[in-house]
Amino acid sequence: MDAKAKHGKDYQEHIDALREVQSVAALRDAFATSLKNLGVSWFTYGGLRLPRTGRTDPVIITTYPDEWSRHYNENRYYETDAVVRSGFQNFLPFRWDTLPLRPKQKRIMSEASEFKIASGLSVPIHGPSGEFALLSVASEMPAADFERVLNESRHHIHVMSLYYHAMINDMFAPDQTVEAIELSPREAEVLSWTSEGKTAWEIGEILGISERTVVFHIENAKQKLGVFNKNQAVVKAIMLGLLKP
Amino acid sequence: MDAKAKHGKDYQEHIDALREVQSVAALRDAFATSLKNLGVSWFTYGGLRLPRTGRTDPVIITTYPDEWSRHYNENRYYETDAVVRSGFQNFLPFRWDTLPLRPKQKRIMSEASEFKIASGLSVPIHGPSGEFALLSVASEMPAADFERVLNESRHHIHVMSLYYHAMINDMFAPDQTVEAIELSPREAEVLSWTSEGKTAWEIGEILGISERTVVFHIENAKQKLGVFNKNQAVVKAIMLGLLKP
DNA sequence: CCGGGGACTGGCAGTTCTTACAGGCTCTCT
DNA sequence: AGAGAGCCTGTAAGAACTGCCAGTCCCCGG
Repeated sequence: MDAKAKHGKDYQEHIDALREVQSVAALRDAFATSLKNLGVSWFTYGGLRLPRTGRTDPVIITTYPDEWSRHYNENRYYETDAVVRSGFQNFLPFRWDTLPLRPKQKRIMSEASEFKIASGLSVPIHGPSGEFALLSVASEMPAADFERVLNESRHHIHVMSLYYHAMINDMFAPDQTVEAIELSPREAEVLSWTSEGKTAWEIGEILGISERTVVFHIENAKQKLGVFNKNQAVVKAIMLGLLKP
Repeated sequence: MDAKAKHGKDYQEHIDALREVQSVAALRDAFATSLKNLGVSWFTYGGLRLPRTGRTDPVIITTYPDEWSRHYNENRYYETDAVVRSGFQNFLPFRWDTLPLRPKQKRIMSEASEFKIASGLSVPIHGPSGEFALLSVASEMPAADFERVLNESRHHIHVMSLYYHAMINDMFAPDQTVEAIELSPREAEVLSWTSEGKTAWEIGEILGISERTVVFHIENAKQKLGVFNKNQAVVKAIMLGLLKP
């Protein structure tokens, strides 16, 4: 009873605590402490695609043993790691022991366990504009024990991870002077068809306007989006969530 | 004390209950019931872009008064509604009363309140491949009271919404026989540059290969992706998360 | 050792884009 | 009523893309 009540209370408070932290390092510590209370030893946050921050390289924050992190990076395991690949495609958090592994991936997992990293849960984080991050928590517990921890705390970890990501993303996206780009309905429509591979002439037929007018709208969209050709315009519009197919 | 414990228990159980439901209608009722327990009157789920299901039209599930739903759809309010637009760009759940409103949007809100829809929280749901849905919960309470409800249940509603979406998405995506498309490193590289608006010639310069070879890789990628031109190839590759810029 | 696949290169006809120029029509908000 | 925004249309030349032909080199697994 008491434990449940404490748990319920922690739930809100831990997240509220996260939201008040000011620095990346403090955020890391606060998160690690919360996880320790739940019985989880380590976590790793990988912000792999954070368009709002304008970075192309990933943001990695980890509490794993240094030696393992180094080994992992030196061997570019992130290119192969089943956890990362699953994160890209999944929506809900997943336990590592539920993943199907190819030989190379199995090897990575067993190397990890030499560093006592035995069980884990990863939270895929997808945001607008193709934003993507992955927050993994890991423990030295055997799978069965870890599962018991998760039954108690899975959703807690899930929500905390989402807020953690939001905080990191805000911290790395300095001046939010991103004045909202708005496409006119026609522009959005034309770009949307373009994204499906239609030519200007075809779109003209579809919308009952001349090819020339289609080109005109695309030009305007390119202007607004600040790009130099159709491809880029379509990609950027999608990234900004401006198209509705 | 007792309330807290009950709340903590509900938290897990409500979600587990959701996950066992078999039909869309039952899911709707289960979710509505959970929300009623929290003091929330209505909810609306809009699956606006569900690529896994192969649908282009949105999936809308609502418990709003029929009359309001009809009015909303007939007037295409979803094109203007501040809630929908914010959902596209936001990552975390947001209260409606925190949104900046333009005149038209203000009008929609006040029309809604004539149907007693006074306060609301919307949970943006972004998934892999540009998947997007929005789950809004609403109440007839004034803003201050509703905020109190949220302080207690915000995260609960958040997580439930994510699982709700996952369930809906699974139900509408029949047989997951989507054989994984894999691009060769070179193909991914070339498409990635293309998505940034580079021409084939420019990419050739960047990679130190001939323009012709760039075109060759793009052709192969188009084959693998089953599309007819560059635009479509880039868009599809992004949607499938095959590019890493 | 041979087949298959990936990376690479060339040419050429036809299609589509890009980017100039120039103009008109209809809304809404002030 | 006028300003601004959105929408619509035309011509034209050069750049870029598409689709189909052809071929070499290298590595990996059977």
